[in-house]
Amino acid sequence: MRVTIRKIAEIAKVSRGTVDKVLNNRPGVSDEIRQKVKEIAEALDYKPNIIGKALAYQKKSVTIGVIIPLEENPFFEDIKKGIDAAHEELKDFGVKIDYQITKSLDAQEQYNVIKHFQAKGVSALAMAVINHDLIREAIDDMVDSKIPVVTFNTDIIGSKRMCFVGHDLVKSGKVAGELMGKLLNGKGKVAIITGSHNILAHNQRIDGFKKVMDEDFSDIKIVDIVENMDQDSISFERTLILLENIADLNGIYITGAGVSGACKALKFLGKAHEVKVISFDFVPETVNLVKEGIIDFTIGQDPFEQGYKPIKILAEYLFSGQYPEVNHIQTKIDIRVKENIDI
Amino acid sequence: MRVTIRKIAEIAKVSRGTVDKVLNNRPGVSDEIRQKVKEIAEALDYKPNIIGKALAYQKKSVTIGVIIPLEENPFFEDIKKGIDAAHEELKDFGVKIDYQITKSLDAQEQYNVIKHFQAKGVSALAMAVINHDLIREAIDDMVDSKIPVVTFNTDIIGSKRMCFVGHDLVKSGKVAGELMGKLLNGKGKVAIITGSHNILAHNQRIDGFKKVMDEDFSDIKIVDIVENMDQDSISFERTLILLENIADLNGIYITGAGVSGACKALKFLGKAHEVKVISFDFVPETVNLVKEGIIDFTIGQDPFEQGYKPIKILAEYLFSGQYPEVNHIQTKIDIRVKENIDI
DNA sequence: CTGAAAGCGCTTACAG
DNA sequence: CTGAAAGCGCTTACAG
Repeated sequence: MRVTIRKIAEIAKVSRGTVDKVLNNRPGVSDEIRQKVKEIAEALDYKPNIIGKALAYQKKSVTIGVIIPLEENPFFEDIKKGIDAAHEELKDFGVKIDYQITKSLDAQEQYNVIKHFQAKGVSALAMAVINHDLIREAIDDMVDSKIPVVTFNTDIIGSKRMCFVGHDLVKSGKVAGELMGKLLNGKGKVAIITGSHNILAHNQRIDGFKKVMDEDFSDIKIVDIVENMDQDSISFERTLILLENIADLNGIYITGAGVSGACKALKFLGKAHEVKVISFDFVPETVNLVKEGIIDFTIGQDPFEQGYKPIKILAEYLFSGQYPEVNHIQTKIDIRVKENIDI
Repeated sequence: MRVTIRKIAEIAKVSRGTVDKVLNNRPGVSDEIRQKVKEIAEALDYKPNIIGKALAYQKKSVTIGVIIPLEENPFFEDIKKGIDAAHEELKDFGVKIDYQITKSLDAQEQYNVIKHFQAKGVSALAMAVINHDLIREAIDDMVDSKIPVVTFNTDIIGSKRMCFVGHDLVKSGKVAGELMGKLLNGKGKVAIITGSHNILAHNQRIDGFKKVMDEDFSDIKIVDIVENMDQDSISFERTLILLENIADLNGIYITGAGVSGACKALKFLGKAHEVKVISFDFVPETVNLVKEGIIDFTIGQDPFEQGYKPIKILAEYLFSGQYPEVNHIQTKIDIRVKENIDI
């Protein structure tokens, strides 16, 4: 049998309540007894039984606030599945989830939601964060008042958040670069279609890609970088122009959204299959284009895990005070082709 | 608050013990009361609280037997990590793991281990199974005596096992085929190096590969299929001969072990990088060869999950009688290249 | 500062 | 067949 609080109490000749106070650093115990109990627990290698804790905690209940932007974004559906799965596992531990979906990517709106949660008194917060000073301050304020915050999908630099769950974006750009190199057998002309030069994630994906091209595929030239503002209509137009200007283009690397717009341009000019395409994520249009063989590779970031893990980490902390081992938990760089897109 | 056994007892005007008997189909309750309690539970949508159950179960303890072949196989290290992770999560529920490592791939030995577990009285069994009649009978016998069995990594057909956790091997062969097609840009000569024509897994990986070649890459010819008996020395020799016979070979597809032997032959003849290579799994030699750029793609089968999931499924069943939703849980077909081999 | 008691939801001998 | 009581490991008012 494992060591229990009862056994420690017997040995120390105090009550179980007293042992509990010591082990959880609660006040109201003399230093002498505190010391003694600690030593015994140490010597016996006491580990609290989480089931016992959980049952006692049922009287309370713990709410984790979740902030997700833009309801319509299908990418966040998978994140939500991960959150719901974690919630299901933790339900019997009295964990509740309070979703707040922001309508914009506006820092002020996200700030207001954080403050709303703070006023309401959630026990912890998980959020796809906007990298803005206002938000950084709000997060630090939460953390200072003992409410842990975990970010997922997008991170905020220099804040007191507990950890971040998401891609190493530079690395995923490198993977894209390597795949492009293999597709072109090391030579040819490639264009990059990016969402916006103002979006950190897109720039990091470009940086990684370029790095691999420089180091490993010096015969592949990056001939153009086009912004599509993550919009299919703009993406279509500009890809069209791109393809007309550079008739012998061999590959297109798309860092963000607007994937189907770009592919439409390829189809329109009869260059689908001929020009290789690499994209990110698994939105339905992208999945279909992979199935059609127009997109060669799409690189996923394990959105399920990005939802699942933050909730588990926060629950672990709330129940046993344990911090995650690293402060950036990297989700898989998940390469998909036609034959494994559905698994 | 959720509905508890206590609330049902109050409403039905019986004791909590009686409610417990009814809800768990234990004997010793009159039909009349049984009926009444069931109706109330139904009406209130009662769901047992797993924490309460778990705490009560602490008095007992549940042992899950695990059978893994061949200790030295590094592939099983990752499976073991998955098992250990699941065990860690379930420890406080009183779950214990009893490992038995078989020294051979002999059906008789595995049979003896199953019988050993049966005599010892484990509560459930997870195993990487040998597809043999003797084993099938032993498994069915276990299941008939209410001991659930989950298979992982390799399956046994037509048995009463609860479910299988592992790759769809034909599908993973298809993925390999698609990748080879992309590497060769749809044309060239490819050879297959397989472990043995007697191993079902290898044959299925060949079938999937061939199917994709036939359907999508008719300009790629499969020029030879070589057996290496999963051994590096044989693999080296026969790959050498292969490369000498077919001077303009463009790609090698390796279905099983002996990967480093084959690559050694490529290096020896100065054909590394020139001839494309696709392999399976992440044994250390393979990982290094991917990093060197000699293997272009290696396809993983998520060994961690193959260990983790069976234990979770069995625990779920033991604690709440729930069966998994499907009887083949497919693990990821996990494509790796140099840049994401370490994640 | 310290301890005795009640309670979280469920199970299990045991007495009637 | 049925119920009262004790117990799983931990926490929390409350009394002293």
